[in-house]
Amino acid sequence: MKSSLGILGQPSGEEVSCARVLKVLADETRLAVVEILLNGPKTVAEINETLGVEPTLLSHHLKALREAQLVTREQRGRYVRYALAPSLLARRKGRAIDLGCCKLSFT
Amino acid sequence: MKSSLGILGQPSGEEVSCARVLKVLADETRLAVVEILLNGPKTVAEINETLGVEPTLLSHHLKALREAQLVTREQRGRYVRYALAPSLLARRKGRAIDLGCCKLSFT
DNA sequence: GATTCAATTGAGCCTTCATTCAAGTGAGTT
DNA sequence: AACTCACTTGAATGAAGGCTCAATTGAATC
Repeated sequence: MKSSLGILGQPSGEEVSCARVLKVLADETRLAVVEILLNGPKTVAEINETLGVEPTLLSHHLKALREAQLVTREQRGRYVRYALAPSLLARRKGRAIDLGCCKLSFT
Repeated sequence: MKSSLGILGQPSGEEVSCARVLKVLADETRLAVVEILLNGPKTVAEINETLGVEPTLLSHHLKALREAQLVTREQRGRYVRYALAPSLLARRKGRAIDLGCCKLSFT
């Protein structure tokens, strides 16, 4: 059997550092995306109703979150729907997300 | 009277974002320093017994933590002693540090 | 199949950041 | 006062990151 994957989708043998996850979350826009997705899956346009940034820029940030295994992407017809990653949802506690090393709370 | 200072030493009028604090903590070395200081105040050399990095580099990281108001510096004879900032210690819970938006736990 | 809408990609630019090196400070020692 | 120890600072370099623009994909609609 393959080794289980950590929160960043890397072999759990390697240390998945807290710092690496924090780096991805240490950005206003990306943190806001995570907060928005706490309310459930959203399309990119829906996410951007709150953020109001360049769609291109948002896409780049979503890619970073995706690569960090923090969100999932699902094509829904002509729209694309993003959601918090299952591993995050499993550890979710109300409006807080438990990353193991770090528990984020949103107000 | 001067306005009170937030966790990053900035006027509390301005929003002190979670992302800005996370940016400072999103670094292996700086995160390790915070973890080490959970065991109490230490001199730079003592901190570096664990880390083993270029003293100059450590000093730069300590400066970043200082400027983020996460640690305090105190001259002790020819040594310099660092400690977690009072605001952090006040919100400390065991081996976890509550930053408001984010609660860091160390194992 | 051409068009439109939704989102993504890649290149380029500029800024920020981590690291190193050389030089400087501050405090105790001789 | 000169010397050493502990640490800091500033400048320089290279790497990483955020942002924008132009071009592209993917899916529905005409």
